[in-house]
Amino acid sequence: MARSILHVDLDAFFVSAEQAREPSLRGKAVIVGGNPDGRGVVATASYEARVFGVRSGMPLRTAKRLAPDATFVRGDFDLYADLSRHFHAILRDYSPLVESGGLDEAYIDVTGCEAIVGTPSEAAASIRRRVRVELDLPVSVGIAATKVVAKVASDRAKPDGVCEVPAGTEAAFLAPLPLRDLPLLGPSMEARLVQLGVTTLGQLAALPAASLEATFGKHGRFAALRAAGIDPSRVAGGPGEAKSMSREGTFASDVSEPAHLLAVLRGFSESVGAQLRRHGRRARTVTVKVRFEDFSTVSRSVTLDSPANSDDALFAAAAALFEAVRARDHRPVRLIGVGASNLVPDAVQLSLDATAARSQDALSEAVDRVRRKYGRKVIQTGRTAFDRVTGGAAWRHERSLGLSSQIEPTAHD
DNA sequence: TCTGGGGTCCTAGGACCC
DNA sequence: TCTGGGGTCCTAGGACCC
Repeated sequence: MARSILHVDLDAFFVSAEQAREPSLRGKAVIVGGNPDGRGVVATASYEARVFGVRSGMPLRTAKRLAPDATFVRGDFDLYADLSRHFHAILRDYSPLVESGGLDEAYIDVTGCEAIVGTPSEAAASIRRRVRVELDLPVSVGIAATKVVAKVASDRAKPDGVCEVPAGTEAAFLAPLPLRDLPLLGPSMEARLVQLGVTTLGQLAALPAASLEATFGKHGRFAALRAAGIDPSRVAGGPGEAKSMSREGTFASDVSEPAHLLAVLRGFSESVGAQLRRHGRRARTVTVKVRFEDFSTVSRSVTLDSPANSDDALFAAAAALFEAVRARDHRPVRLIGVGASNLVPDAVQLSLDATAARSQDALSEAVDRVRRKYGRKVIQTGRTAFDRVTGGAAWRHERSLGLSSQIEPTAHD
């Protein structure tokens, strides 16, 4: 029997949240992002701003040129997180099978829930009513037998509408649509398909699976199936454990001073460490990411035998990796970041001494590993930098520079 | 007008082991 | 001497999502 899946998606979420708080913004060109004269991008644009060509992900400076009279809002992520929690709580009243797709969207499997929530389209209407009344937010819903079709349908329903695709009509519904309407089909695959003369989902679905797999790997085969509306993936229940945690930041202007860069790395290491400890996790792998002035980006990572979540161990690894990058490339840095992956559960809390010893082990091992990979000399500078940044008062100055005035975090809905 | 931040998943080559 | 074959882990990068 066909399943009944709803994809529920808040319209222009960040903008709608700002309009709910400040009704005078309704009906206007509103752009949520960071500083319009800085290096940020558009997080969300109102439909009125989209008329000028403004899109999510576009540099804010471009958006300002296209829509100089738009209202630019920096964004209030605590507000968005609160609204998102309430939104998800409403959805869980309709089925236990709610899979979040971020702050502003989720799949709900309402198969077999009819006695309680009515038909899928009645459930959609009820959800839309509640979100409107309780949160003052517009929301669109796609209804279909598979996740991929429900998601495409919710896009077609926008703004503030419902689109139901009856079981059996999926392929016909998708066939005329452009390639990019299919989730997971991005600019890269689109460009290669266009070269083959394929521009619609119907054409993609008609390609032989074997040749697609030869050209695109297993991605290709799945894309063709999805283009026909075939998607065996289920709506997953819970949120699931995070697989990685990271912090990164783009400088307002490029930075060359090693002390400054290391101070920022230190701050990010502490932030990632705090997040790991809060979740009761340790990281086996630490990664440093560096973006240069020309936007070229490199990453370096180490995997440890003794997983780490102390600020010092994470920073020791990060500093050593960073020095390994910098030993070969001294160009000014645009972005720097620290990541933790390969996460494992934190062990039971031992005595303070044992914990300290273990953290010291992770620290030494991180440095040893990188030394073996990249050479002794590199790590000695890493050590020196580590001592300098950890020890003195100088780093605090650098750190405040890096984190509060130079780097401006933003987010995307 | 240059191009954010936080994630997930996949690939391909090399190391290493049996 | 010219060379196996499979399995697993690690690393770096890339595509894609919101």
